[in-house]
Amino acid sequence: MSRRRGEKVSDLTTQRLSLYLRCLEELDRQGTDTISSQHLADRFHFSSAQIRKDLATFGEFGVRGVGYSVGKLKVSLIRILGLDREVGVVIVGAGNLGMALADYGGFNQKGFRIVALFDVAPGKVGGASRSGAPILHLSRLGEVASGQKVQIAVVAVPAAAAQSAADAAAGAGIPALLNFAPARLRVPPSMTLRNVDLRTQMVSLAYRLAATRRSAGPRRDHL
Amino acid sequence: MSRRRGEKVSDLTTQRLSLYLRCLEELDRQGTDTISSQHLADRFHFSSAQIRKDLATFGEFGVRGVGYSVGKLKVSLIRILGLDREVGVVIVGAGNLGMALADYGGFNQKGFRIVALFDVAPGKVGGASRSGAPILHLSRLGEVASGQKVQIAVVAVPAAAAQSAADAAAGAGIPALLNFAPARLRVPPSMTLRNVDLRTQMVSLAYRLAATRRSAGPRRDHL
DNA sequence: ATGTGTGAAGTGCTTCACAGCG
DNA sequence: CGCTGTGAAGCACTTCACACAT
Repeated sequence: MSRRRGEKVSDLTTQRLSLYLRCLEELDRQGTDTISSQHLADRFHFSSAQIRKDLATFGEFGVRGVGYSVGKLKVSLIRILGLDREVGVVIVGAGNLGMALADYGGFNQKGFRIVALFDVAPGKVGGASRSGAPILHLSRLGEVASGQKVQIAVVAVPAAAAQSAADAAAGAGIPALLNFAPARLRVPPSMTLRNVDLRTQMVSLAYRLAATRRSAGPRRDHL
Repeated sequence: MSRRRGEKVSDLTTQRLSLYLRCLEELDRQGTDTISSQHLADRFHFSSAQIRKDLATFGEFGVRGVGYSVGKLKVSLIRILGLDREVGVVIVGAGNLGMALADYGGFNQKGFRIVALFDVAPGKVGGASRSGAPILHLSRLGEVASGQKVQIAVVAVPAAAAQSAADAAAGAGIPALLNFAPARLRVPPSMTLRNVDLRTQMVSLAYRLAATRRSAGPRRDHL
């Protein structure tokens, strides 16, 4: 049932695929060459039915009675997720968070290439991240983005500057935006926006703690 | 319909409440004193029905024909979310990400107090974050956690060290864990675990870009 | 035997639409 | 009138359970 032509795949599914991929890489490193959905689920706390459903969305990757080939499934997931060609990424904001993201393992790893960071502070422009990505002036975003076919802009500036950062990314024709700033951004409809709100997660834990304080026990979250 | 005694509230709801709270703070700063669910939704890209449902889970905060009092609703949300008493937080891992989180606005803001960071690298232990939180040796986690009644441990170490960091937090009796490491952690059932996976978000955008490449148009995400 | 792939059932979340209150 | 609060409908995601392939 290989997916073609604009069928809608849930974001939850693709996010889990990314997790499965990481698990497969770990298994691969450990020399496991075949694994069943059940074992994968037990080992990494997923549901086996969920794994099979998610994979079945994109094709038939398993062998009945046996399971999945770790190596082959890994390659398939990489292609499905679009990580077989490198995605150009820029980070707007070279503060603490921007620099941390630039050096974060998952960001300049297979599939992604951090082209540059952008800032306006004179003390930062001209420098580079530890991993070697240059810090350029924000005014050069358009030029760099079109020259290096950048596909994702990561916004890591304070809330007050986030909208103008998003506008700059939109003006540069970057099609997707990953926003870490605590702000609700307005972007043109052609742009895909995803918010990662770090405070939200903490607050939701605070709620859980407060709720637990007045009544019953804890609960474990998956994904 | 004020919620009492272990009724289950969805995490999605509490996460949105946290977003509403931030929006209300912005409105408050701007001097708005009353707002309808419709206006709130238009301004910050939510659904008005969703806002009303979310709020109705915890009580009747609005005035029919008028809307919500910004100030009163703000106070109510703060109490509901458990931010009226300060939650003690420790960050395990004083690398790029840990330091960024320690200084991140949303983390040492109203409701949260960053007690300390923990690491094992001699060059880091003894230092402090820009915001003043001390960096202590990981071996002192238990002592500090019980003395300062720490409720949330943030794990910001490399994947390979994440499980032992989680074990240390569990051993210290910390009830909730926010994991930024790209690893699937095993924690005791008494502990609430939440994963924030930065790579997952990027990968899911990469998928969207790859899918768009072969067929139709983009899509916007809310939350 | 074993484990996938999958319709069907189950559960949860969101949107609709309107009664009822101010 | 305008807007909340809310049952009911609609939609989406997850789990179940089993036919079927190896």
